[in-house]
Amino acid sequence: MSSETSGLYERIYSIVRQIPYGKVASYGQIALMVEGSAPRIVGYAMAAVTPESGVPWHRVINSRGEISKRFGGTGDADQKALLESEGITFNEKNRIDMKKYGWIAPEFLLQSP
DNA sequence: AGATTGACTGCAT
DNA sequence: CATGCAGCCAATC
Repeated sequence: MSSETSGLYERIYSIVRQIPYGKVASYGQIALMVEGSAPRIVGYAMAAVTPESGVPWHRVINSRGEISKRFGGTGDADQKALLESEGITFNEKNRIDMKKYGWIAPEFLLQSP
């Protein structure tokens, strides 16, 4: 990673940090809040995130309300455990009820270029 | 500089 | 509701 980012990652992390406890947001939702980004970029930013950044990446899931599986990783299991520890429940299909836990971002959080 | 990939999404089948 | 295809943009090879 370059010595200095274009700020895109920081913006994404900033949004993810706004997700309150017990709520979840989708990659596309975040991508819509960050101008100049795309669902792929959000996913890439989450892959590059580190525990030290203090970003609750486990609260970021795909539009289906399910945890995305990554390359040969077992992180998906940890993510599920973290979400359950926050009071979020999964249904039989291992999916989250977005109607109940879906995070609605306030307007003032939206970026206006 | 061009091609490939990736923790995705939405619509069509 | 599951599967397939196209669109999306940055990072990596």
